[in-house]
This record gives sequence, structure tokens and C-alpha cells, in this order.
Amino acid sequence: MITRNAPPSTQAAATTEPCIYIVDDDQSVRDALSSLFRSVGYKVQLYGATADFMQAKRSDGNSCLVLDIRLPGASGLDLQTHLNREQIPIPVIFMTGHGDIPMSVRAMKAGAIDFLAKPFRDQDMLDAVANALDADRKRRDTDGSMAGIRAAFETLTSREREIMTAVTAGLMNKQVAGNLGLSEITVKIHRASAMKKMGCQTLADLVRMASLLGLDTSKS
Amino acid sequence: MITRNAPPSTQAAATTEPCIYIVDDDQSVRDALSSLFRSVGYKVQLYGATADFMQAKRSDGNSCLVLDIRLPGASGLDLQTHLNREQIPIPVIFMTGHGDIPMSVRAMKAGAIDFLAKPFRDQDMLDAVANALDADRKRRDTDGSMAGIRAAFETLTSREREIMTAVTAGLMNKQVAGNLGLSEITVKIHRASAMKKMGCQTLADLVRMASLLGLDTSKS
DNA sequence: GGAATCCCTATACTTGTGTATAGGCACCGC
DNA sequence: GCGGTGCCTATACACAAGTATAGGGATTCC
Repeated sequence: MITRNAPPSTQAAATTEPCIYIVDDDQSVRDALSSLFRSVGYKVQLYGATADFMQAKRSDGNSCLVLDIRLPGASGLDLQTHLNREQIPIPVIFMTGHGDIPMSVRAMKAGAIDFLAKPFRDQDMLDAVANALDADRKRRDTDGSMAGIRAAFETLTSREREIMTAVTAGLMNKQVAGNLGLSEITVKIHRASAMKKMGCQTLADLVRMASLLGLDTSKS
Repeated sequence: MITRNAPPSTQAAATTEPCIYIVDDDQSVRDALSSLFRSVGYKVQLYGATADFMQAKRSDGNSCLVLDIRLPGASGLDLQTHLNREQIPIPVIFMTGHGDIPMSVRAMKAGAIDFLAKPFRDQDMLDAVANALDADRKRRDTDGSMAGIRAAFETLTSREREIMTAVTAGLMNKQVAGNLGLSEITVKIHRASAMKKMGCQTLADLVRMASLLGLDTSKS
């Protein structure tokens, strides 16, 4: 795990109980799932249609989505497509009463965590949700540190970014200076400044961050 | 992409046509698929049972596996489990005449590329195979460079590995020397030797390789 | 026994890097 | 106008890293 040092810690604790979002047009299903999830300590949010879910402002805690396929208006698969397009990374568990294999395969290929055919056993749903929440937690962890690194990188000036890129590609200060038409000392200054802003002490750390940021490593 | 320099190039060209392995107990299905795949330029290998496929020695070119679920003896899912356990990374496309949703979900969760219900359109199968071969190619690319890096790392002496690990974690030569109870010059020698054996010129490259190798970066 | 390999060390020198101090120029916002 | 910031440069020094040369001791394999 890559961690930086000083920068403002924007990572709040937020260790509340996980929240399960349920989208199903059948009231009795919503109620049943709601009581099931509450019984094991999850919070729940209920929606009767995809539109309701999309409009609702969701908290940003550990969560997942339990989604019926067949819904009035936009279907569950439509909602999944929308979430993917908008890069909303909430794990999705599908359930269906009248699904078929192509439907389940499409959902899984689109990244669903699980796909349960009704009727399912409570335990199967709880297992699926546990997996989903776990995946969500893991994603949050990595996303969190990535966000920190990206934020730090944003604070660099364009010159500093150029030089960080070149330096982490393995070029020497003098080479960077030559490529950019600068003097070596200028490179050193920007380099030191970039290191400080990125919150790292060693070149090795900077290289790892550059790697995570996907900076171009092709030496010019 | 991380590439090293000198080391013996064990990567043969192997730019032959892709090979599709077909496992189905129905002769007519095998024949139909065989002619379908041949018609678009793929090689095919046919098997009537999972055991036949497992015993056969497969070439190491670009390939994928088209697998029936219901088979005499070990089922298609069993074979998939076996391949996963043995870390044989061939992409799998399932097909089934009597499958159900849980079966397809299990297969997809276990990493199948696609899952087609019979009867399927030829084009769907060809699309699935194209995706599978593409995934296989990508995996081969990354696996190839990883294998090279790992092989290079294998040639390092234990001391060189220790020192490479410490250096890529960001420690200075003198710190490494202190930690390992060596003199600084010794560290320099091993460090230079490691760089040479790993086929890289800069610390940045070495750090990226260490990263790919999963070397411990926790500074001691 | 001899060759090879690994491990360790030393001296000496070159080059690369980090940092401090000091300054100039351009732009922007108040 | 003035302060802040980004960008550029210079000198000077301390320290880190890379390399060459030259050893010694241990092990293993033939």
C-alpha cells in the first residue's frame, strides 16, 4: 500500500453500519428484505423504481445495491448500465423471478456481484450481500489512497508535472533539463518541490505514485 | 509496459492461427462447431469428455476453450474448477442445453468469459470466441513480460535480492548497509549487480519491477 | 588441487543529487 | 502599487551513488 505523509487528511472515519439499497416494485419483497437485512444490523433504503433510486441522494458509506431485474420504467439492467456509464461503483446484486440465462450472463459480464433467482434462501442473499459489502470496502480502500495521490498531483504546477514524469521515467536531471530546454538547477528545484507536494521522501516512492497515476514512462 | 533489455529472449514469435478447444459429448455439436471455427480460420481440437481434454497436451499458442456444461464423468464446471485450481489460465466459454441461472452465475463468477444457452446463433459464438482469444492475448502479453522479470529475479543471489528489496523501498545505501550489517561499498556492488541482472539502467525501472514482483516496500 | 561463485571489504575518483542563498521576470488579484 | 506565485537562473557546498581496481575467505564441483 502506498501512503503519503503530511497532506490534509480528508479521510473521515465513517465507521457506521453498512447500508443496503433495495430496488423492487413489489412492496412485500421490499418489506421482507428490509426486515432480513435489519435483523443482521444493516441499514436499508427502499425504492419502488429505478428512477427513485437515481434521484435519491445516497450517503457515501459502505453499501451495496439489491436490484430486481423487471421493474416499471427503466429495468434493473438499465440501471446497471447507467451506473457503469456514470462510474458509480456500487456493487450490484440482481434478483429475478422471471429471468433467463442470457440476462444473468449479461448482468454478470457487466460486473454484477451476484444474480439470484427467486425464490432464494435468505442465507444466499445474506452471503451475496456480505460479499458485495466486502468488495465495496476493498474498493473504497484503494480508491481512498488513489484519491489522495491524485489530489496531491493536482496541486503540482504544469512544470512540476512535466519534471515528475520525466524523472520517474528514469531520466537524470541533466537529461530532463536538456529535453525541456532548462538548466539543471531549475529541474532540481521543481523536482524537490514536486517531491514535497506529493508528500514523499524518496525517488522510489515518487516512482510508485507515478506508476499508479499512469504517467508516461516512455523515455524520450 | 515494463521491458527489460539484454536477457536471453525466450519469447518465440509463435504467430500461428489461434486454436479453439472444444469439449462436448455430442458428435454433431463437435462437428458443427469445428466447421464453424475452421471457416473463419481457427484451428480446432475436439474432445468428447473432460478427461480427454485434461490428458491431451495442448500447444501454448493463443487459444480458448468451448465447453459443454453437461458431460459424462466430470462436468464442465468441474473442469473449470480444476483449471482454476491448477492455474491454467485458458479462457472458457460455456454452452448448455439444459442449464439454469445458478449454473450460469456460478460459471461467470468462476471467471468464464461467456455462457451461451443452446441453441445459439453462430455469430454469438464467434463473438464470444473473439473476446476470449483477445483476453487470452492480453494475458499472454502481460504474463510474458512478468515471466521475464521473474526469471531475471531468479538469477539474483539472495544478497542481491535483499538489497534490491531494500533499495527499491527507498532506503539509502548506507541505511541498507546498516540494516544488514554490511559496509556501504558492498551494498553498492550488489546493487549494481542486481541492476545489471535485472536488465535495467535506472532506479526507476528497478522500482517498477520490484512493484510488479510484489517486493515488500515497508521500510524497516 | 584448481576453477567458479558468492560474499565481503578497501581506496580512490567521478558523477549525480539535494539544499541553501540570492536574484530576475511575468502575471494576477486586491 | 504591491504581495503572492510561478518560473527561471546562478554559485557553492554536502552528500549519495556509480565505477574501477585490488584484494581475502568460503563453498562447491570437477
